[in-house]
Amino acid sequence: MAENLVIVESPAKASTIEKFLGKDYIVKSSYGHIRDLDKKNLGIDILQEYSPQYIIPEDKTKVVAELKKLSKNAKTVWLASDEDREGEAIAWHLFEVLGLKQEKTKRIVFNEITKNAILNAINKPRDIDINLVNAQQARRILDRLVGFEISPVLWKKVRPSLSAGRVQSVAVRLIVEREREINAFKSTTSFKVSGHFIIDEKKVKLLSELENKIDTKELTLNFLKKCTGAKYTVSGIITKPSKKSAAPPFTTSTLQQEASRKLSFSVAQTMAIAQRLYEAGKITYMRTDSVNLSETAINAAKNVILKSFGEKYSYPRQYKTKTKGAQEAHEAIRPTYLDNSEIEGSNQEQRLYELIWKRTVASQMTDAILEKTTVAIDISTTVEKFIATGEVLKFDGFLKIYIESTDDESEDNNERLLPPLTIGQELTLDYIRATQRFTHHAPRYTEASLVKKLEELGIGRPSTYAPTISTVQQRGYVLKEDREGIERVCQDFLFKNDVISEKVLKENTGAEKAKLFPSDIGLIVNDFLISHFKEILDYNFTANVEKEFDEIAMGNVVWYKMIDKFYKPFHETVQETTEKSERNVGERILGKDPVSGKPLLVRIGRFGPMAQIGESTDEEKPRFAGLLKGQSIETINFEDALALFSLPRVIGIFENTAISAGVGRFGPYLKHDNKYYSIKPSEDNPLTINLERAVEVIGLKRTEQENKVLKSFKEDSEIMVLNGRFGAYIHYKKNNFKIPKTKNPETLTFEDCKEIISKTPASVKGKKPVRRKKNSA
DNA sequence: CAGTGAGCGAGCTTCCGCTTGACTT
Repeated sequence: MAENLVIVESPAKASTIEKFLGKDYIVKSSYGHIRDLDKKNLGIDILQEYSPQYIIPEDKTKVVAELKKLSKNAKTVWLASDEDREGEAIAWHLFEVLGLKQEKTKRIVFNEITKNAILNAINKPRDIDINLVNAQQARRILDRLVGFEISPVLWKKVRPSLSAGRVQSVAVRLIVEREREINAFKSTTSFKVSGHFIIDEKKVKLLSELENKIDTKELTLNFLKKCTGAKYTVSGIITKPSKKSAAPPFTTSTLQQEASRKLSFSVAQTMAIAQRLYEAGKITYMRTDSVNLSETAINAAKNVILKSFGEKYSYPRQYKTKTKGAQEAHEAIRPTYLDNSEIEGSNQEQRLYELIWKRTVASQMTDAILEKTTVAIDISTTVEKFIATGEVLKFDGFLKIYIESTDDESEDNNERLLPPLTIGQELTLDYIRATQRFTHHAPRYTEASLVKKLEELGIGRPSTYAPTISTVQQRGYVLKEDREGIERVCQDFLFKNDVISEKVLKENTGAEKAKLFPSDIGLIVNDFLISHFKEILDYNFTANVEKEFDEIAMGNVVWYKMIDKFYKPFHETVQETTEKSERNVGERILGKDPVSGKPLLVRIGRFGPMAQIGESTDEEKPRFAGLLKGQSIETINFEDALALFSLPRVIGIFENTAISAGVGRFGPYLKHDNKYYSIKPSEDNPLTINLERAVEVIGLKRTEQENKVLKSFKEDSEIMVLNGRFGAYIHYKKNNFKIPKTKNPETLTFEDCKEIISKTPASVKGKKPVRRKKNSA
């Protein structure tokens, strides 16, 4: 039996470390926290100085039992959880739960997994820092109080099963406020004027732009008229050196952003793939806020760069984190072995690995040296000037392997090469073009840009970014959606051979892909929380309490006194809100129904957002109509709301039977001959769809249905082989059966099917999936 | 699968941060 038991947080880490240490050491993992507040109730004794009631969750009992057994037999137990607030608490919980003795317990920390770092740590053990543990307990208890006291208020005042919390509610607020900013945004237009010149007998072209955009069509035309018969002369050339530096190595947040922009991965996808790479020993830990690289990694990167690119490209350095509240218990995310620029694995794993490899190596490479040239072109007939800009890459440096992407979709970049020019040179005008431009509203958040914003505000941790994003979507506060753009016309003028011609161009604007939108319930909950719990929804709330947690960690403040100071007024607000505030359904009265004269209003109903004619208190029952996808209680206008009541409407006659369009529980549909045909909100609108298109939709659905049946049998018409979303399967008496991978669905015989049906266990056959009613509305 | 939105009451929902596997369809 080994004399030493080392406990770390992650099993992959445990097996790596076990290799570094000799036979006298056994290394095990706690799999994160081993104890937590009871889930079933508050788990805090408010009257006993907020004393927490910890329990060991069911899925942790096995680990705890094993660690207990091993620790009994060990001479020394080394608590090697992470070097941050949570890690310190994990060490303390282990100490308490395993019933360890002070004399035989040692607390060690290291923030890189190298043999040296670990041996050094073992030579410098310390005791558990109880102040730091208390800071964690305060954090845990504050979060529980906020979450478990506010959520029930929402159940009463808005809808059951909703939730609120220090992190998620602020995430929703960001999205709500951005959406309102966008709704209030008024686009202004101007004209971008570009001058196109020919140099060197038509061979080389030069593109330039007028110094300033012109505000109106009139002024633009004036300018173009002024250019009649003008001469164009190069009046100035300025060349300036500039440089670009490599970005620091990846943290969780920057990896999520780059994987989103470069590989179109969702935040959850990135983390799942990174987890696999980590478990396979290909990369370092993927939940980190540190940009730090180990000495070994820096040297390895240096060697790779020297070997592949030469000395001019090597610039070893350590980056400093600028992130608010970073705890830096781990290294940056990097390849474990920098020699491997590629790995085996799934396509996604390879692409993510390659991204990490390039970013890490680039971070140790020299700056790129650029030369920016600005050329001024005078117009003889007016004071305005054309400006041509060009950029020449003098030395590529880190750009050889990595270019960081950005969020803003700027229209054009100036990275053009300019032809050789001299001052005084006269240029031949090819044409001038003036195009109408529109200002853009702030972009909607993507999952990754929301994580970036949360990190900037110091809200949430690397381990919670992905879960938070999924929670706000699961609660129905936020929808990740694509939106079709709308067409808009823009004017375009061409000035060539002193003649102005006009064109009207069409462009698509406002199209969105995988962007975050607030739902109606998100808007209502957000407004409710801001009006009653302003302090907690404040963007600085986390930063403020973090300062107090730091005071606790330094031993300057007693943790439960800090909690008490927060809780007393908070709890009073909770009670007051419960007693006094109205039920909130986000009701808006839009006007009067022209037919009945009764009020037309929109609100949240039992099944989501809806429009209503007449009050619920009226003798006559009100009329109801659900809102369509993409419509919102907050922005829908009177006409659109009224139009909803024209459904279901008859579109026309097809095959001697009427086709009608409507909206039901599962969205918009067509009904024909008692059969329903779903229509996609992104393609058709039940209010405007015409007969021709409706017949087309029905036809498509019919052929799809025909293709669905792969096989049917004469022996028993109830057994069929069908083609489904997950491939072929057998359908029999309302039950579905999986076809074993060893069988080819095309060649299945009637006997084969019967055998598969009879061999499928009854428990699986009869069981219907338990549908959790969570995402309705 | 499809146009609901009543009302009663029991029982349940919920937080943030550490960690990995189970789970079918």
